[in-house]
Amino acid sequence: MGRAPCCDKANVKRGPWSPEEDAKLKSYIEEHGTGGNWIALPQKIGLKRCGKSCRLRWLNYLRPNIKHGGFSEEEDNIICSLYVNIGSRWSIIAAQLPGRTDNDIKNYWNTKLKKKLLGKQRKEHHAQARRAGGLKQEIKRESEDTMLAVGVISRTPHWSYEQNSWPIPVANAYSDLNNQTSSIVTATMNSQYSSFDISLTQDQLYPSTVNTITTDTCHTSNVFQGFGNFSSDLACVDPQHIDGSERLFYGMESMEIGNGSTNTTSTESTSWGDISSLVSHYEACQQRILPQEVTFEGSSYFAMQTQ
DNA sequence: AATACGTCCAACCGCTCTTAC
DNA sequence: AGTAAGAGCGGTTGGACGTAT
Repeated sequence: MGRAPCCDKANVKRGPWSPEEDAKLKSYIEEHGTGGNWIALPQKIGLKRCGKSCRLRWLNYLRPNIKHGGFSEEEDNIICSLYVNIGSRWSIIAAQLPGRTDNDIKNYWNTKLKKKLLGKQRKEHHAQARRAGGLKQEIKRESEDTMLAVGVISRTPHWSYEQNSWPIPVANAYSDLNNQTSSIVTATMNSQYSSFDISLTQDQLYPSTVNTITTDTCHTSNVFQGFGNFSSDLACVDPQHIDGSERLFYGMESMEIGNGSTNTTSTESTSWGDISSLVSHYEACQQRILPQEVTFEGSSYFAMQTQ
């Protein structure tokens, strides 16, 4: 048995809001607030609308200081950066952009930003393929692009996944470019606001990208070819390979990682603020990265998608 | 001018989460 | 602890509008 509907669907008006309805809702909420009960609100003010519809109308349109359209380059970057880190958590992303609603951002992403990103990425693919002297990486562009936009597609990792030890994605992993033989790789967890680096060995970092997202803020896009020549925007850390990784990813503010075999460098100690806790909470608790194997032309790939 | 097609975005739907009892 | 109801969220849809043919 399903749950009872929130309103009598037959007796509520649907579709676009009229200026009169807007005015009624706006003036009532400005005067009395929502009363903490959206379901009862339309009846109070004599609107033949579902409470959920009123809530949506207020939050997405009538609420003060709402901005519509005209996303700036900076906002684009924030959205891209957060999307790469936390996926389609529009409400979290919207919280970082004052005056923007989750619905607006979601629409903007789906209609414009995604295409913009894929366009840039495609150019990068072509350039890359030319450099590599082959077309192998042009394969199945359309379907791959979708996965790539979401995050990561990767070669089969060199460790096996065990239950509850799915890799944690990090942004920006790179070896010392002046030392191509270095076995130490620096991985950066970053956001628009701050970042910190951790040094990792090959066993700890899962170099993930075949092709990575390319934006103004995430501009590296390399095929992984070995640690001596490694640079990637997105990689994954095997939590079991980092001592104290729970502290790193569950409680970002401490920035302390156990000694073990991992050297730790912290460039940021306490200023992660809301976004970091949201992101880290999301990474650690909400989102398990489930690698899905994709086989193509005899090569095994793992597409990292969120559930 | 008519039609087809593509884009955009407000609104809806159905699900999960949270809270109150 | 269990349950019901409201709130919140992300995905999807439908229609208005613009552009191409």
